[in-house]
Amino acid sequence: MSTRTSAPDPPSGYDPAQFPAFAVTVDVVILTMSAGVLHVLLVKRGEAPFEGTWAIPGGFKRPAETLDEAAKRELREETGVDAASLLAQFGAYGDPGRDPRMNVVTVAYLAVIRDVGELEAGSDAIDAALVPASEILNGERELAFDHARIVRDAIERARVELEVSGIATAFVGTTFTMAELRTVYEAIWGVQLDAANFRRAVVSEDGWVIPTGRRAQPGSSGGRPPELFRAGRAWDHGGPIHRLHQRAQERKT
Amino acid sequence: MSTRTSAPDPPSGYDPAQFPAFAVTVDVVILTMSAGVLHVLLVKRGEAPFEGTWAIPGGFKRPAETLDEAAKRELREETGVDAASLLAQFGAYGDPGRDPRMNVVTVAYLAVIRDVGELEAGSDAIDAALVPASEILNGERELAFDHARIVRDAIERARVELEVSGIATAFVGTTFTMAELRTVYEAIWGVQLDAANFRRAVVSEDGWVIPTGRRAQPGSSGGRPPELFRAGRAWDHGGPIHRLHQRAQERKT
DNA sequence: CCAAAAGTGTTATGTCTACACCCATGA
DNA sequence: TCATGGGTGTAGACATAACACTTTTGG
Repeated sequence: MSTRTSAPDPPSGYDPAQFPAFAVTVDVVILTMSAGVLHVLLVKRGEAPFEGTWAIPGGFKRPAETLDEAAKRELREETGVDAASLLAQFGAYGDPGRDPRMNVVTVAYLAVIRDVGELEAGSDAIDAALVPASEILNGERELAFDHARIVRDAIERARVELEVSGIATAFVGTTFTMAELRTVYEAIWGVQLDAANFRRAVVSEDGWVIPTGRRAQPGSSGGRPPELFRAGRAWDHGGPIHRLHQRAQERKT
Repeated sequence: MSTRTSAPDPPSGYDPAQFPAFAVTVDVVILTMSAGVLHVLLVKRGEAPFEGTWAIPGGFKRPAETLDEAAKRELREETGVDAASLLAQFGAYGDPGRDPRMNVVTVAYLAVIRDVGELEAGSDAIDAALVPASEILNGERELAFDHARIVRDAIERARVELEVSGIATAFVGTTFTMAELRTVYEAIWGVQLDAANFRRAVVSEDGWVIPTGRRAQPGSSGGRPPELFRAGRAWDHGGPIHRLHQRAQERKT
């Protein structure tokens, strides 16, 4: 068959009959830490198909906006958060039949936020909630469309980003303790890390976390008050902590 | 505004007026090694817009095929290769105006092939050629649409894949020498690697390359005949060679 | 004073780098 | 036998993991 380039054939004008029309949507997997456990924000669909089923938030791309802008808009509409700590495209999904009614290609984004404000269901969603990521990973909770696969891919992406970029600080507040930051790695990788070695690895990597000089209150059970840090410049080529080998991975909690 | 999920609102049937229509295309960045240099396969456009400009091959997604199938089909139509050594989606591009005539969202794939057969221009391309990746990276060669950005992203992805997966063997033949494999890393990362340490790292990683027992002919200038290997199982979690640190990176050739 | 959590020191082990040296071939 | 490229050995630098020990708090 013929060689084609990414634009359609007609040399002038726009002829809709020349190519199949698709709806393009942007879906956002919103991750956050809550009580030391990774959670995903889901909405309950208020309309067919999959009425009453949980799904990840999303919506149509508008012709005048970029994909990134569409993702930012969806996130804002859903959570009120204006700028996520992280918002990264990680995949496109276009299997025939993924939407029973028409041809839909969706571009999926991973968003990480520090804290979800009020969860308010919008007009076509009847509920919104944070659910533990594990419920989706082990199939306990069914999702609409191919959203279970999309969430799995998003979490796998987060695992890689944790190793390769500064994503970890996106999960914690503007100031944080070493224990809080360590919890992010432990929850997402499902491993236990040595607190002493973790601290050294993070602090020694220059400019990655910045000590504030202040200290947090110890818990009610006592203990030395921990130092508070704030995020430094996010590095691009390799984070301070790398996925740990055999032994650490085996002794999962 | 309202919370939306990835499907359109109407509870029944399909109403094109309810959402903006997009053309969805699949573009493939085809990489191959030639004379120790990374090359990209380009086609010269035979029609407006960008007539006479070089572009990466691509075409419309069909409603009945998946995105992966569309990419496979485009690759086959372009190169005659039925199964690339590697074919991975790496991004979606949908900036308004990226195609001057209409709304096009393209899903981009990275393909790696061992050897390009006959380069034959198809019906709407007037020429096809392998060009060094460097010409695109440094802006020497202009590409149609936003294809320069797409190629840059593809190469960055290849750099990461090299570190994280078995992609390196995709560039070489079914049997290969250590020098050939090392050249892949050196060309894509732009570094020089110590042959002794490279060999050890690759061979010691169990099952990643398999010695065939045979040896290749030495070059015309003599030298000990090198062992021939074939690719083992591709690993998923971390390749044998990691991006080298300061010193190695600095002394680029 | 004791328990608990944070933070520091120390040591054994493993990995990576650089480079010296040996091997097998063509001319 | 010399030049050329392939393959092996090895010592020092560096990174990592494990865990003992000290610090600072609440009760």
